[in-house]
Amino acid sequence: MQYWLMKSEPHVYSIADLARDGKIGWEGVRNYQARNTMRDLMQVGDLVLFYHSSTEPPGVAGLARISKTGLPDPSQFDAQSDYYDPKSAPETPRWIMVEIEYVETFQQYLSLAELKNLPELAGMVLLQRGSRLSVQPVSPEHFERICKKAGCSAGCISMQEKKV
DNA sequence: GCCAACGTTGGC
DNA sequence: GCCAACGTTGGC
Repeated sequence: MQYWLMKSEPHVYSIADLARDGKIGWEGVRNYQARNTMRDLMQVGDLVLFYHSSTEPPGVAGLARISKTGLPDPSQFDAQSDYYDPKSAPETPRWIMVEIEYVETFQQYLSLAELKNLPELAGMVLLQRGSRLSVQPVSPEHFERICKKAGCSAGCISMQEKKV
């Protein structure tokens, strides 16, 4: 069981959209490091901090869970899509995605500025200088700290269950 | 809209 | 395989 953070621009797809849809295939990642994380490291049941980027203020908005792994990103084969990749062949898809499902919207939206002010979060990938990865790991300690601060119920409960 | 920090591309 | 040019991300 591992923890992750995934960025989304809320004007494109927000935690409210995920709450409405229930689950969504994480299309459109075109960065190899982020792809490798999704393809090789994420497992069904892992928890994901849902982060709103390019908004005011940016911050962690809620919690999701990995519900499927190893799915070819359909947008790579769609010539109409912004994410179309003509070099990717259907037999050997280059872009592999995961599906995430909605868990909860945090009672307390945690802005990036607030995260920076928590000394326990020093070293988080998100807070590192120049960090742009849209899919990134979160340590259990950092996850727990953020969960508590955000008034999260589901994620922390599931973590307690894992410990027992 | 600016721009720093990366990542990718392609000539050589 | 180097590296300059270009493109993108994302906070500010």
